[in-house]
Amino acid sequence: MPRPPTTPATPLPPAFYNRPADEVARDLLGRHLALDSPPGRLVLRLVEVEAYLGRIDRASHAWGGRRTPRNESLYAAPGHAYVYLIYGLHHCLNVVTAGEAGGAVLLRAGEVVEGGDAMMTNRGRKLPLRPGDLAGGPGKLCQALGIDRTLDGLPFGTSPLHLLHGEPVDRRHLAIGPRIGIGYAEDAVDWPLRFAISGHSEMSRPRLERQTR
DNA sequence: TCGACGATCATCT
DNA sequence: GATGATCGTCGAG
Repeated sequence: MPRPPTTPATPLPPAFYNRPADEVARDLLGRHLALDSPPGRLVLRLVEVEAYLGRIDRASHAWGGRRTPRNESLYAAPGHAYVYLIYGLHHCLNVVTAGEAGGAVLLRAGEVVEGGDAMMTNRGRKLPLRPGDLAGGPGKLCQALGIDRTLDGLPFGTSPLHLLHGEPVDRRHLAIGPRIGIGYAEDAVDWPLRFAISGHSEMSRPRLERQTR
């Protein structure tokens, strides 16, 4: 049977998630994150992500094999969502991957593809928005899409959540650096597991630029 | 049962 | 660039 044509709106196949977190993270840039919500489909193009390597990674919620009711979804099959609350205020959305147990990719920032008005309403902001105000940060991204713990543990593709092919990023535009807000993570502090589209205006701070090599 | 802390954000200077 | 907000979660006792 012929394969369906691959368009930006084609779902990513299960095998996409069945790889180590750093590999999936890099490959997620430029892909489309979609949520089917009452006002319609909301779509963001991912411009910044971070990989968390599970039990071997001090910055990961699964470090040392930690397993609690809160992070149970980290141990779900690759391709499931892990949503948690940070600082008692903000939600963060992760995609579970393969590799070390508890490996996942944090979705940090995206640019609007579809549903910008609804996202602005979700964010409670009025025009004009400055670059990065709508979904330039993991908490903002979740607020724009209306994501909370009710989506924790759901599989991408067969729930309201979808990851689509989008427009993969040329390696020349790939920026790599250390992750944000994990100063406590000792040996893992400097691991280059933050990936972004070089110079993109929706990137969260501090900005990350392409390595010159 | 309680204390400490955090994969952040908005606001102010 | 600095700081306060704000509360779920976890580990210690």
